[in-house]
Amino acid sequence: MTLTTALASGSTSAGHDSAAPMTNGISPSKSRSKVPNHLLAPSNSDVRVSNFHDDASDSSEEDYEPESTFSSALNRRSGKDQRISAPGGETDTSSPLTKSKKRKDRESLPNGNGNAKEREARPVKKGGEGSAEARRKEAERLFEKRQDLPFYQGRRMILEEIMKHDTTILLGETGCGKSTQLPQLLRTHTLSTSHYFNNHGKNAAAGPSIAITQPRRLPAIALANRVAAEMGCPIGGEVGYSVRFEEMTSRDTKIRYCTEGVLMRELANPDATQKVQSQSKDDGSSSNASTVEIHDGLNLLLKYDIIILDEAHERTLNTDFLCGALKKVQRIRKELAKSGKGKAKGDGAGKEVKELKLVVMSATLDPSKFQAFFGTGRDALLVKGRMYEVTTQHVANHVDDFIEAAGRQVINIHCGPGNEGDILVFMPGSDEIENCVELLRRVGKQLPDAQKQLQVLPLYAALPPSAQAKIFSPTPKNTRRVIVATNIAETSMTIPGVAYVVDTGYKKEKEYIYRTSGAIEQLRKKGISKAAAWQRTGRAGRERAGHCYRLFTKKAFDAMPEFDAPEIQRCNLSSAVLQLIAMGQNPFDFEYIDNPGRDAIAAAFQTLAGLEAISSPTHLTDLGRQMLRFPLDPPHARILISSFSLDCTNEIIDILSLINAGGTVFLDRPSDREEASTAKAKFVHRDGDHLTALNVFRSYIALRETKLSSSHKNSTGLGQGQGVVGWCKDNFVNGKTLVQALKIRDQLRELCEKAGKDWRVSAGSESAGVLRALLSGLFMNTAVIQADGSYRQTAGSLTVKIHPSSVLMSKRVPAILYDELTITSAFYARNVSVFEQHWLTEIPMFAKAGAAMPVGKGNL
DNA sequence: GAGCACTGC
Repeated sequence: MTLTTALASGSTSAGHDSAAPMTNGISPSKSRSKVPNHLLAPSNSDVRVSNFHDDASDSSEEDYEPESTFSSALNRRSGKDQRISAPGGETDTSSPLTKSKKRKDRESLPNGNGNAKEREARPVKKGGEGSAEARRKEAERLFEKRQDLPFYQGRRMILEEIMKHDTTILLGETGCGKSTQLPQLLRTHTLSTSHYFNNHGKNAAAGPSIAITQPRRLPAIALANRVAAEMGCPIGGEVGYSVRFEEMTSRDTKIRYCTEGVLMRELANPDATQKVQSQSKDDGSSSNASTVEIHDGLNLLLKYDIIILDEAHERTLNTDFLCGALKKVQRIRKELAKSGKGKAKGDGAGKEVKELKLVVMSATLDPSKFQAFFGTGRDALLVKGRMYEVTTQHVANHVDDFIEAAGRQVINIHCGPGNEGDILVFMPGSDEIENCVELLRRVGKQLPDAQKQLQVLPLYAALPPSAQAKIFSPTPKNTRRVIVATNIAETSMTIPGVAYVVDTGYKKEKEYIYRTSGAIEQLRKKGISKAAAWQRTGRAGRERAGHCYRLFTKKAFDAMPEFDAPEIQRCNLSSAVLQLIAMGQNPFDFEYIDNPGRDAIAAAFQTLAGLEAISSPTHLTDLGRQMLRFPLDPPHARILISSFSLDCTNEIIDILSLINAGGTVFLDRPSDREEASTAKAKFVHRDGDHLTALNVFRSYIALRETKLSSSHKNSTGLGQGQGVVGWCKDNFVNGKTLVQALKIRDQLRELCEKAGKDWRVSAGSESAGVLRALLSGLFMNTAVIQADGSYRQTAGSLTVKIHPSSVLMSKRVPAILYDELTITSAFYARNVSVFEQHWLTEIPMFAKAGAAMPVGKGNL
């Protein structure tokens, strides 16, 4: 079977200023292109690849570097090995990764944001006088660059393929232009409009309406901005985006970039449906709200003609659920369109149900999974990316101390003759990073004066933004930068200037151990997959030819799994399963690309049933329906809903916002732990960590408000925010967490208002209601004290300890509830609060279980 | 008395 069809090759033609090489003497004409042969064309498979040329393009074969065509790359064994000395020995291997590459256009980087897609963005503000003309000029300028993209060369072929088929799989590396160009192509090309002209009848000019999903917010926003600029329209007009906390669309929006989560919500959330209905109403094309058709609970997403799933290779939880759900939507719409029952119910304008086109876009990895799932029965389309050659090298012998080995390799590179460019080191976690940074800084100080200096920077998500921003500041003169990073540098952040990658081959990953008594979490250091190793390797070839030093042997590499397990197979499914049921789907019958397994689904059912969100595997309760309105995990949603009747919504929203802000409230560095605990003391609430965190949040908000209002009054603007930042620092409080919590709080308050609930209702200083509400969602995460002072699970039989970071540590309280149970040197409950044991009798699950309850057996 | 990868609604 043919797996891929090559469409366009990365042009390496000269004459494009911005593609000029860096100062390392490598000219574009020298950049070679190969593909990861082992991924695309296993040597024992009967892969046949045809090479198409776009007849609409002016380019002839001669415009390409000989090796930049896909077929020649495939046929070529990667033979040009390059010998490099390794820290541990003398091995060398050439890389099958190297791909064709011409350096990306260098756009200015206003905010120092590192995302590749962000970098391309140039927002065009909506409105503003004379802006239309400015936008047109900018669009013209950008058009020159668009023509130079590999995608542009193959556009006709791509369009024909997509128009001919229901579902198309399109492969392309970063920089090929697929994410920005495909939606525009589908909207503006004559083939496209004629296709939709036939279907639309009178409203042909409207063209197709397109949704394109991204796993992350920033790229969704950046791509929308970029495409708006390219089309010369204001953002939020014809091109817009929808991500959490930010809606930038209007009734005119035809190209809508969104996060996967937003589209999932749209498929499942009754509120999202409401929104669609009211939008349809607004545009005047329909006389009532029933243009949205819900088919057995499944929203058919009739407002979209084409849905593009971008970065599908990442296989996030939502990618997988969207693939399954959209395949079903597509089939239903096809049936409705064919049977002539295609009229959306009660639609006065007589709008027909049109078929849904799907495009699944992915990096150039094995597309067979998607092909098999969607039954495309034909080639995936391939657009060549742009990447400089990267050579790889493995160590000869297993490395024990990878931190030391990484440090040594960095110094070797740094002191090697003629080595230019920055170094990116991949480490599993922050601890290893800090150790490695410390080591390198120490060694860096001992470098001879004649040697270039080393600037060593850590990079991981928990770092404050100011520390992260350093990565994007200009490197000081006569200095080489070394960035020691987690997986954040693998996909989420693109670091400029990297020519060398040092890969330890490790990452950290959260694992869930499921028990009938709830999950135990473990963050474990694990080996990476081959795909991840290539992804890391590729980080060196974005601006120039590069090298990747792998601190694991070739043998170890060969033994790595090809890909990471998809997220659906390694995380809690309760939220996704609830959404699936809301879509009218039975999670056991649902079509999965990779099945998560009965146990994982059953565990989700158990959680949902315990929370009274479902009454059967297919039936949502009113409570479940209510829970779906909030962007919270089911247990948290349950807590919020309980707060309505317990009169403590104000407090609970704040607490849930903090829990969901994705960081710790208190900074916890081993270096200043003592000072920190002194500072923390003034916020401590005797009932536990939740209310302690609430105290911090309230103090922070109060201070913030006084700062804001005072700076407003004297209008100097001086010192605004400074006090807040200083306050966080003085109190060892994580400002990032609090800022994020504020956003979530606003959203939850708004959603409460929409649901007719008053978020202002406060329990005052009375904590019982708050604790009861917490218990209503966290009842599985509870433990009672035993005679020896240890705690024993109520739902299970484990002995758990209160984590030393808790304010309840070393306090002997009768019963505790907690957010999570982690296993390290012991079973540690984290984020802990007290509750009264007899409250458990009010929890339906325990009330039913009756005898299983330890209530009344309290020891104290 | 400890050890936190990364996203998203």
